[in-house]
Amino acid sequence: MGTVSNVLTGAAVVSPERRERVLTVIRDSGYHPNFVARSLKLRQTRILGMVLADITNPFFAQMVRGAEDAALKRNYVLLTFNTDDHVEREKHAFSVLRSQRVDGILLVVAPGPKKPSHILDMLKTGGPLVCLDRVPPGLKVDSVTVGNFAATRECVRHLIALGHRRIGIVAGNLNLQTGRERLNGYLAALRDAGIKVAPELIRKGDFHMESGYQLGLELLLSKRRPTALFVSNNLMTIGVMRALAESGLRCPQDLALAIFDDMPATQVLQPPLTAVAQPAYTIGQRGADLLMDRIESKLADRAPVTIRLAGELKIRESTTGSRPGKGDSNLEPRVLGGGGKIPLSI
Amino acid sequence: MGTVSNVLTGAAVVSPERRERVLTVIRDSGYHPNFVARSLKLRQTRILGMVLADITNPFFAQMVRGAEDAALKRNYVLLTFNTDDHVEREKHAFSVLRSQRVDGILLVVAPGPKKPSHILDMLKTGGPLVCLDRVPPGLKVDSVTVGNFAATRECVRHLIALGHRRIGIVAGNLNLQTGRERLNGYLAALRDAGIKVAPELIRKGDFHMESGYQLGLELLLSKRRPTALFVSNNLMTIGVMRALAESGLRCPQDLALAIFDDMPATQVLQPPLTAVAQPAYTIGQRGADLLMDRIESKLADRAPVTIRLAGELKIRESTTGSRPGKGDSNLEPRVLGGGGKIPLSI
DNA sequence: GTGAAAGCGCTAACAG
DNA sequence: CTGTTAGCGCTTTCAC
Repeated sequence: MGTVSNVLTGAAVVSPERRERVLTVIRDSGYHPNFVARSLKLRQTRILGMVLADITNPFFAQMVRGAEDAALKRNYVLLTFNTDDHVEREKHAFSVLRSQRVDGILLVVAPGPKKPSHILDMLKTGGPLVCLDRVPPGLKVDSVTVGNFAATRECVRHLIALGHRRIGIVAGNLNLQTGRERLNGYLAALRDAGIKVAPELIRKGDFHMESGYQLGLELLLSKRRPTALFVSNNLMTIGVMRALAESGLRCPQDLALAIFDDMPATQVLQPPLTAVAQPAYTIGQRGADLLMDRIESKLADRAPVTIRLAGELKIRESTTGSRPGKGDSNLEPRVLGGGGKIPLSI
Repeated sequence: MGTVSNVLTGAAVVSPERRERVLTVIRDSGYHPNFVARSLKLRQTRILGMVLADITNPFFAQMVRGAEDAALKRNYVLLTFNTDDHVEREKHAFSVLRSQRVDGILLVVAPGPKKPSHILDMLKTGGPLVCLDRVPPGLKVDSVTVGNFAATRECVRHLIALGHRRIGIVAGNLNLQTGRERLNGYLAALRDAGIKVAPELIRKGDFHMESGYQLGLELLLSKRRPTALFVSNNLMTIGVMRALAESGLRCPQDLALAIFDDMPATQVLQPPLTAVAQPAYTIGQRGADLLMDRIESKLADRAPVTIRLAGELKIRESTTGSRPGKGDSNLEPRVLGGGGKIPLSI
């Protein structure tokens, strides 16, 4: 009935008494408007697809939360898909999502071929798409990412400022933009300080726990081990911590540790870890808002919007707790935040 | 066109050449079948709603992952909703989900009124619903939960076996089944051992970080502080760890610590924490499968199915690293798993 | 203001 | 085996 629709959507004016009658009937008949029918008619589902690596990673979980909160505010809901960074699963997700006629997709792209057909298709047909955290190489897309390069460089500079010269890195998956940018930030910091890059201090991991453990162990047990170590993400950090415990080395006395990706737990580790905190929630939030703006074509045909958010360096005792052999002891590090009250207890 | 439908669904037989022709046209026209239309016709969306407290909590993230993997296998997708344990948001989620005509709902119920209308409605109208982790009090519903009582009792018994008599507990939200069951498990273990319950050692938290911190601090700084502490979930544990660091007390020398909810990080803490591990992934998986069975009415009208999964006690150094004053030193704890190789390094 | 009617893309039933 | 058609529940246009 047209009148009912008008009452619900407020599209046209309905007389008060009629309106009231409709409303009461709806209430006590337990009626729920059928969005499926509405979607079919309107060609608009108010569903946002979200395709990401793994919701089990706290970083992505935060992102999802940010996106969901933003979506809910504007009466959208979120349909999520985990790919574990497999392109095949990403393709499948896209296929399902497009069939479900989601209004747009938030994508944390998996590493894969240069020209991923499912993404190109989406773009070509004008399907709203916003990339989060990473951007597929060579594509012009709306995106919300973090300044990995700058944040890592700042973090490694902090280590250098403390007097470290032999600084190791457990790098992430270099097929991923984030992995590359963080490695480059590390290299830039060394270069700026005139420190020669030691290839044996650069270990290439895959952003997962096990590689952190293996590579961490290798580095820690090597003959000329580093005095400081940068780990490229949260999961690998857990692995490195395990390696550290097994090695019997102490942090920060034997090894300073700085990591990318702050987590609730890193503050309660002994010692608390110096970390680059990412605005994960904000990435999701801004990404979803950007996507919904596109969907509602508030952005008209504006060229791709790229938002870069800054990481924040949280300096804690894992780096400041001691100095390497001949370090300048009068060189006080800038303290940018966090961890002030917790005493060094190891 | 009917033929196209038949090709896609395989409902009727189509001649090979016609079939081929349809298939190629579909391929190179970038056609995606419209699930919205199909859903309207079939009154079936192949979407599962999932309403939970907070995906940012690793425990729930694992659950979601389990549910999604199970759903995908049977060609369903997951629409998630975070409630932060607010009934109002849960109600809203239900309303949206029912309007979206999801085929069923997986619910981690929020604490609330005895007779939650949205849930009763759902049940009354025969909407498939499976409760995960917790069951709304007094309702007969399909559910997948964990044996909180037994697991906690076993865990506290372990503390008692080590010689502890003054055992504190940071309890969770007692409006939640999980919070109550864990507290009861604690009480049962004490009672079985003939230990008098000391009210000042029982602190009631809310499952969040801050309450863990506050209550932990209170317990640790109290005059006659416990020699062992049981913390009722992962988030509060982080708070307790912070309190522990601030208090200057050492674990396990000054205080043995055992917690509910194992996390990747708890194994790399120094010392590694004794913890009850929950089969979070399995809860999601079994729950989703149960729900889909209901939807496809494979269960016909079988009475509510209640699945209880067991928690697993992982004994680590936070409890075994030392004994309380007059403990039996010949009383070796059963080691049920984990942590064997990591040396005590504090 | 209000009620009737067309049509969104699909499936299922049916006639050819 | 194939093509046509009704109808899922909604929104929107149009005549009243």
